[in-house]
Amino acid sequence: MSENRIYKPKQISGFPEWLPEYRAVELQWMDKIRSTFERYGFCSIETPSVEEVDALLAKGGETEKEIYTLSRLQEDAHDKDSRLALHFDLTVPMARYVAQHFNDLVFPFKRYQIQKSWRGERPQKGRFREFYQCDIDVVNVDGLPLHFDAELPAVMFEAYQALDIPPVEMHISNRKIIVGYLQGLGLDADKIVLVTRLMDKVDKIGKEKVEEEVGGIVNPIAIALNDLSLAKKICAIPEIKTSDGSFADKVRTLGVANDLLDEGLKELSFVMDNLKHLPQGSVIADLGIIRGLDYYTGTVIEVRFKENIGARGPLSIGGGGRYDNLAGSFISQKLPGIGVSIGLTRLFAMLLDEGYIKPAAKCPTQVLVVLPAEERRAEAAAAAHALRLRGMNVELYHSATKVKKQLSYAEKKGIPYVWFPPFEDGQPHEVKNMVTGEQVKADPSVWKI
RNA sequence: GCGGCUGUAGCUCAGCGGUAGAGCGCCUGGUUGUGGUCCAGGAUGUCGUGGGUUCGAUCCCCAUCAGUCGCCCCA
Repeated sequence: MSENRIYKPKQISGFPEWLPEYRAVELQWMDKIRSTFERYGFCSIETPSVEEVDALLAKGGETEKEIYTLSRLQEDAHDKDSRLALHFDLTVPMARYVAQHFNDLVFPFKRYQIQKSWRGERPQKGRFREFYQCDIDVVNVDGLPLHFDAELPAVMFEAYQALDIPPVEMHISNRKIIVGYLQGLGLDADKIVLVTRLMDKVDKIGKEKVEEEVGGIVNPIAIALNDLSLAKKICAIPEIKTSDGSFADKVRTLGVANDLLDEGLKELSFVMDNLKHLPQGSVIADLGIIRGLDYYTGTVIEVRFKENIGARGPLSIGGGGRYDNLAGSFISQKLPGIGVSIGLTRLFAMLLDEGYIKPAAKCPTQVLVVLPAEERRAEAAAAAHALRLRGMNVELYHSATKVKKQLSYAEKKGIPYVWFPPFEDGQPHEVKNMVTGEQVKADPSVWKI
C-alpha cells in the first residue's frame, strides 16, 4: 500500500495560479485592456515564448542571470535547445519581430502584445517569475513624433480606468533631464549610472541615506569632510514632482546649464502639455522616475496607485519609455520607439491579496438543467440545447441524483438559473431564479434571461 | 548569490518528550421532485524530508528541501 504514496501538491513560488472565480476576473481585465488598445488602432501580435539567448542579450546589461534558458532533462552533448531562453519582457521580442518582418510591416508600427514573460529572480512580494505583461509600442523608421510620448501614457491610463481598481497616477519624466543635469555637474557616464540607480531609492531608504551614498560616489573626499553640498544638489532633482509644467522652472533654478538637460525639459513639458485632458492629478512630472532599463533614452513612465495598497510601498504597476534604437542590434535601420506596459500579474495579485477583487462566478454557466431521471435525459438535453441555441451558457446535470443535490451544485457554482424539465409526461418546463427563489413555468424555445 | 522567519488535516491555525486537536470546508442523514439557514452523524493526517540525542520525538539538536519576508538586482 505504501507505493500508493502521493506526491504532495505544492504551488511553485513565483508562478501564480488562480481559482476559477478569479481567473474569470483576470480574463475580463485582459478583454478590457485589449479592447482599449484596439480602440487606438494597435494591432495584436504574439511572439514565441522563447528567443535565442543571443537575441535576448543583444542589448547587453546585467540581464543574464535572470533569464531562464531551455535545457532538456536528457541533455545530450549537442543540445540545440540550450541556445533558447524564455523571454523576460515583450519589448526585446518585439524589436526582433519588427526587424525580422521589416518589409511586411506598416510604419509607424503600432502593436499590442498580451503575453507571459519569465524572470529567474528570487520571488518576493509583488515579484513573480512568471507573469503577464500587456504591452503597447509604436516603432517607426528614423524618427518618431513626440506626440506618441503623450498618446501611449494616455492609452495606458484609459486601460487602467477600464478596470475596476483604485485610482492610479502616472509618473512621467525624461531621462535627458537627469542625465543632462549630471553631465552639467561634470559626472562621467559610469557615475551617472550609479547615481541614477540610487535616486530610485529615495522612497525606499530615505533622502538622507541617498544623499550620503550619492556623496560617496561623486566626491568621497567631501564626504570625509562632511560636505554634502554636491550630493544635495544632485538629490534635489528627484525631489521635483509637479502636476503641471512648473517642474522646468524648478530645475532651472538649480542653475545647471546643459543642452541635453534643456532638451529633456522641453520634451517633458510637451508631453505634460499633451496630457492635460486626463483627470487632474493623475499625471505627475516626477523627476525621481528613472527606471533601471538602460535602453530608455527619453520619456520614462511609471504607474502607481494613488494610495498605497495594503502595507506596501509605492510599487510600480506599469511603466515604459522611449528608446532611440532598440532594434539596432537586429537591423541596420534606425528604429526609434516608445512603449508602455501594464504589469497585469503584479497588479492583479496585489489587489487580490488585499481583498479588492470581487470574485466572479465559479463557472460561466447561466442555466443548470436538472436531470429528473435517467429516462428523461433526452428531453432534458433537448431543453439545454434549445437554450444554448439562443446563446445561453447551459449545463446539464450529469446524473439523476436527488434534486436537492442538483440545486446545491448550482448554488455552490453560482449558477443563476436552474431549469426543470418535466418530471412526468404532460408537465410544463419550469425555471427557478436562484437569487430570488422564484420559480415559474417556461418554454425552453422562447425563455430569456 | 546573501540574511531573518516558518513548515501539524483540503484551508487557517492550536498543541505537547509518551505516535494529535479546533474552526472552516467536505461527505451522509433530517422520507416521498427544490439550494442557501439549522440540527445530527462521519471521513481525512507516514505533525516537510533525512539523520542524531532519548527507553521513547510531531515537540530537542543537525542537515536538507520548500515556503515567506527582506538585501542585491530589476526589463
